[in-house]
Amino acid sequence: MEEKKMLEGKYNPKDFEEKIYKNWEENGYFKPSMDKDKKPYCIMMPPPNVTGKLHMGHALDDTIQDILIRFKRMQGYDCLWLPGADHSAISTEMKVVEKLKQEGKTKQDLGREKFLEEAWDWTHKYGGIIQTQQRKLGCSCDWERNRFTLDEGMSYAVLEQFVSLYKKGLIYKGTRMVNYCPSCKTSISDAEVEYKEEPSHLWHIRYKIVNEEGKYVEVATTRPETMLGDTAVAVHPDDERYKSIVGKKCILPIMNKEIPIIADEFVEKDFGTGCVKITPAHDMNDYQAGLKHNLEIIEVFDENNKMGDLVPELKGMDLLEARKEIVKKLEELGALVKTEDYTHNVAKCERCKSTLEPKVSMQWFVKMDDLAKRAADSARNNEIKFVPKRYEKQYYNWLDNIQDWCISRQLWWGHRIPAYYCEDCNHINVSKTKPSKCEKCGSTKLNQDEDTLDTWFSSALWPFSTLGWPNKESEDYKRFYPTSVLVTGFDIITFWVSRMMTQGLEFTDKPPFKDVLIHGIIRDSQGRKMSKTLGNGVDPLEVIEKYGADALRFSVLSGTTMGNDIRYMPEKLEQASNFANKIWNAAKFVINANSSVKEEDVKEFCHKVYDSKTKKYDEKLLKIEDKWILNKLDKLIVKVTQNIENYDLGIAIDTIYGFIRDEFCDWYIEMVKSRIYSENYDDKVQVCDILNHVLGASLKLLHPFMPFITTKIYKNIITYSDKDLIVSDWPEIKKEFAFDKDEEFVENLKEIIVEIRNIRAKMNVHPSKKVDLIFVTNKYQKELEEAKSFMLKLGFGENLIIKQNKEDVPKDSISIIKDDIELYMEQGGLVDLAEEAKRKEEEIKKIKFEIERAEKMLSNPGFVNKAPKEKIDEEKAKLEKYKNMLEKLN
RNA sequence: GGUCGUUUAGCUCAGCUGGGAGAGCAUCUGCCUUACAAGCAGGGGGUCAUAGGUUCGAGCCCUAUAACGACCACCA
Repeated sequence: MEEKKMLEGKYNPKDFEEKIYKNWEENGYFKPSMDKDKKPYCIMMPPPNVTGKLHMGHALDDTIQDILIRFKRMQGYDCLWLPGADHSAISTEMKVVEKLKQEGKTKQDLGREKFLEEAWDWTHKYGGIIQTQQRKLGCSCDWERNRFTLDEGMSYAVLEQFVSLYKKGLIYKGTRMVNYCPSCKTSISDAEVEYKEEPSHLWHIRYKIVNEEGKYVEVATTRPETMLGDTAVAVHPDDERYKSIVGKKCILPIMNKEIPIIADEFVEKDFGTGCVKITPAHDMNDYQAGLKHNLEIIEVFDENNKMGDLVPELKGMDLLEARKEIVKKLEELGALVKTEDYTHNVAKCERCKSTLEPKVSMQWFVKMDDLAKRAADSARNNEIKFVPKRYEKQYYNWLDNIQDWCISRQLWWGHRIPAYYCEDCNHINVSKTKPSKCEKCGSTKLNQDEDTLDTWFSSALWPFSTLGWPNKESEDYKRFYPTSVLVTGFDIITFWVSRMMTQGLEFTDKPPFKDVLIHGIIRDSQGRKMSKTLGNGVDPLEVIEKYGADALRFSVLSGTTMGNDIRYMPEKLEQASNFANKIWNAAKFVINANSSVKEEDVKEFCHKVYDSKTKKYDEKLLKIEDKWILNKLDKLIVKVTQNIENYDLGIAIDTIYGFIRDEFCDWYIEMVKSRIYSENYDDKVQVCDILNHVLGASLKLLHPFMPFITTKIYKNIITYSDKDLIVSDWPEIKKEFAFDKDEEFVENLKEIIVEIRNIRAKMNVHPSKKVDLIFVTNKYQKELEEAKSFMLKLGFGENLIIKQNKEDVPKDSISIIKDDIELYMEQGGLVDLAEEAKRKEEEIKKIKFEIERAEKMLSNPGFVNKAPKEKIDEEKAKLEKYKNMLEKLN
């Protein structure tokens, strides 16, 4: 630690941010103490992609978490913020596949084992970048507890989870229509599907009805190429037009096959012709209908997404080409009635954007009904709280309409499904380790399932697998589970939050967190989503490089509300860095002031002004402006604490901003300058103490938001230099405010000062020119006497005269009346009388308006009867005050 | 189609359980005042989307409408 308490030069975050972070980490401040006397507080960082880079979304998410952790840590909680990374199955696998492709290889060439080696190499090469970046942001997470979803412990947790669910009958293997991405070559969960509107056509095709010469049923389709696999035509049971043909058969053109006409409620009478062709192999609804009506499933395409061999001449053809061919054929057959233009939603792969193909296949599923119900009930019983509350609807909406969760992926990078098939009897052995023999027939010929598990299957365990689960006796698990709050964006409430809830309740009988804090996304300056394709993303690292981490953190929270989107505005960074600079300079002032007194004197004195045992200020020692700022500070502490506890972080930081700038810098420091430059040593010591106290407390309040600059300055404040800010105590919260009256007086005085400044500006008087001021007051005589020094310093009087009664006030002086203070200022003929009369008139008009308003309210029976008593008293007091002022002005 | 959100100063947004419209930026005026020109002091600028309703009183509560946005579902 530096010997001399000094801040030098200009605010330059690059000079100290890195050093400070290193110091925090070396001192082990991020690690929980496991001290039993402290209450635990824990946040699990949503694990980013292991090979990902920090983007603005992370910056926001991490900043919020860091604020909460730092706040609670200062409040004396034993805090754990556990970081980590997700293996991100598809996204990582695709990157590796892409890399291999550039080397002219495919993953099949390499084989599973070699491919996984490549993937691990990739992970080691690009993994950890984000952690370095999170450090730059100032994240105070416990890096020693860093976890990765594919590490040993977490993989074991996944085995436990799978086997346990399987044994309970909650995991099953089944045939199901899933979205299949022909490019990623894997099934995709519903949540990973994006729909995109695309212009297309609606082809109307007629199928001849059997034994009804000249009668047809006309269907409309957007995918004529799938017609080869039609196994029925469906109409709505109540559709009068078609009632007569239900139960009959029609002939599928080209295939020349008889298929039944069935009735089902899912058909929309008003869409198209009201008749729909049923292709169970290639459409979600049709598949359902097929199951219901026991229809044959005929696949039209092969596994490579080319035409199969239903029609030999089309075999191997690309789907879009086949479509043309089929339409041509239908036309020739006279089966094509018409072609309409039509835009419809096409399912796309979220990752690679290629068109998805619904496909019937064998997949593993988790039975969700009971799990989902329990998760929803838990929230309905207020076991968890969503902030903002409105997002719980999204959560319920998902859980109440849940479908079984397809957890198998045809990928290699991930947790391989612990299912072993017996070659001899086909029995499925599910076990954490490879069984030596089949549990049914005893055969040793066992082959493990080739598929891996959905990424979210392991992430769903994140809140407890990171703490050592399934070992429920692990110290971390016992101490920190359930966690305190989950901070995440609204986009993964369904993917992740609800799944963590289902798994948490299933395996630990507890919701994995108490609060769910949902924030919005960061958009670009035009309000567009930041995306790679648009190239409008902002790199947080560049921002930190230019403005510093503190400025970035400030800018993503100032003026925002939880849950609403945030627009990235570069100007906000200017504001943030100007603010940091302001604090820097204010601190420089305070530290310089301290250099003119002896350090021991300040240290000794600081116990005099505020007695921490009796929790009282020594009023006799304090000057009026001291009481004012201390009162303001005490109120600020209460407000900021409440705001953070309510997760109103935007309000909290703006409140601190306002205090430091408007109250502390612009007024208090200006007010006490005369005392700093005076010869009264004892008073100097006192001012220094209060400056230190107010600055120190402000820095504490600000520390969770802007940890670097606050730490840097805090070390250099005499009374606070012994302990690092990050582990210092949160400012004391007072229940009562000792100096409300003094605060009110100074507020009045401030208004008067502003008024004087304005008048002098109109008079074109240079601020350095002194004018005599005469005050008349009964109520605030003592306070005014105390305020004399800073009134003089602020430049408003060569002489400052305080009187109890109006005497010797020059006739043409300018009068200003505020509450119980009257002020007269010699104008010396500088302002023209008409102007002054106008000002006075306006003043009177304003007061009269106020009186009128108050009177109106007080004579309003509704108000008097129904309004709360405090409001009425307030109005009465106002009326009194303004009447008084009016009297004095006349 | 369903659900939810947004609409407040030129721009980006705050505004807690209903009780005199706010911040930052931009703009204008005056200041290089010994912490700070990355600054200081001040000014201008708003029928709080529209129309009704509840209330003594509505930016805030209720209903409807419009525009924009998000999410869910997806109709072939």
